[in-house]
Amino acid sequence: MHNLVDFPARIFYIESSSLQAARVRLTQGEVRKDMSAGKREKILKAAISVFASRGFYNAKMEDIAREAGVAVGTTYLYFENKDDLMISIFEEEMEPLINRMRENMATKTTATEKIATFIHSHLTFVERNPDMAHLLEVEMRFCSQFILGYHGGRFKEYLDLISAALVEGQISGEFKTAIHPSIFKQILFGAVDQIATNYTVSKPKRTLLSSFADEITSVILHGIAK
Amino acid sequence: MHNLVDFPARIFYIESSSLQAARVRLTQGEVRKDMSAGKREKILKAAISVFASRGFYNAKMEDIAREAGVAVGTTYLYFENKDDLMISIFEEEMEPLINRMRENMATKTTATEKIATFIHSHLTFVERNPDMAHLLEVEMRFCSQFILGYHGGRFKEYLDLISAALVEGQISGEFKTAIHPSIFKQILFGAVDQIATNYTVSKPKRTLLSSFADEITSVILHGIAK
DNA sequence: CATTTAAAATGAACGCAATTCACTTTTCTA
DNA sequence: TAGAAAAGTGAATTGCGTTCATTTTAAATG
Repeated sequence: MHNLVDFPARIFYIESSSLQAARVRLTQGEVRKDMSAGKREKILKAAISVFASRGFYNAKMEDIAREAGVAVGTTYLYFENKDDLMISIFEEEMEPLINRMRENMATKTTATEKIATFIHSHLTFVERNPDMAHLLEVEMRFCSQFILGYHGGRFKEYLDLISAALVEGQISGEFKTAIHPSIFKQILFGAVDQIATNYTVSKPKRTLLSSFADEITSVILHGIAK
Repeated sequence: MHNLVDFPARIFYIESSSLQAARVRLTQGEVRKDMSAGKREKILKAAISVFASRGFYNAKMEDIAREAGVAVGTTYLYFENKDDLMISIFEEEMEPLINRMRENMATKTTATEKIATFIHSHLTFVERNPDMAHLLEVEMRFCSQFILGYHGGRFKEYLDLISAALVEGQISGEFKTAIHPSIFKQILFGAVDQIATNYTVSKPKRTLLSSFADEITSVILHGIAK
């Protein structure tokens, strides 16, 4: 436990700077931009598919390269290594998710509605993007020192949508003021994520995931006590 | 997403039967029992320590063997492979945790107190067993198809302590009857686990984890709405 | 258009670490 | 105490991530 830091921390710092490097290399060539971007995208999409179906641990770089229609070595021109590929998926696929969530929440006027929207939108996303959901929820946990640690930019951004809504509701008088935003955002995200993960992992998907949204919202808003 | 099953499912079924095999091999020799059990235990403890400090992915079987004071090959006499070692840790270390939790909850009379106890005890365990907590929360997620899927015996047992308390409270009239136990157990566990994981991963542990227990309990029982 | 130069792409070769197995040591049995 | 069986060993095997010398493709130059 002493050096939790050692495993991903070191690796991932190098990796995230390498992500920059890859992008720089990309934008340097003026005309190649399109072609390179296309190839990078192809590899990234291939990786999402292969990681989701075989799992990060069992996925071979060769599989990803074949799926993307390139040579193994080519993947290393766009991504530092297997870890960086995973991190890049997270960083780049998370952005549209956050943006859409922010927009969805912005359409609502009350904080209560915003909280309800977060829950419903998250579950709907998981329902519609099973591959990405599986990666974000399951495969990615192993590098959670990076994602969950205080450095994880995108993830924190996502959680902060929750705490912002809470604070808004506390100011407007909708919510109790005693609740600490940084605790609450974890309670809510944890609850929703657990249900989503369980759904993602379970094989016979009998009910629609988003149908649980109201029940979660109710517990969060009003509790279970009579 | 099509074949989530492929990755761990296949492997882990073999593995869990191999766990049996190892145990059989163990109990066959009458007098060797102690010695073998001791060695198995040594390897298991070494693995917990090494996995926790370096991470499953970066931990070498050689490190574990050295830490346990045996040859690399010996580890393969007691465990099928690296994965099985991890699974065995989960299966075997989870049992005392579940038992202690069950006992703690049994000392309380009202369902409300039982829920509060679950939250507090879980956080206290994480606080006191950082190595195991780190494994259960972070390193182990990567094999969550096994743990979270409907086959995961021990984990389900743990969650069922929550749903049992909920049902008890619904019968006694403490809790609303509209809440579905199998949803609620996930909401509560997810919330507590998210906070615990975040704590485990964060480096400067400024406050005591168990100090969050009351706030979580309050949100779960009474919600955030005024 | 031919030629030079640079960028991209390739896949065989390298190295590390999980796993195996032929062999040694220890323990049990008679 | 001899012989058999069980445990234990670590060098050899194997698989896979990563590298790099080479080839292919594209851009620049005259």
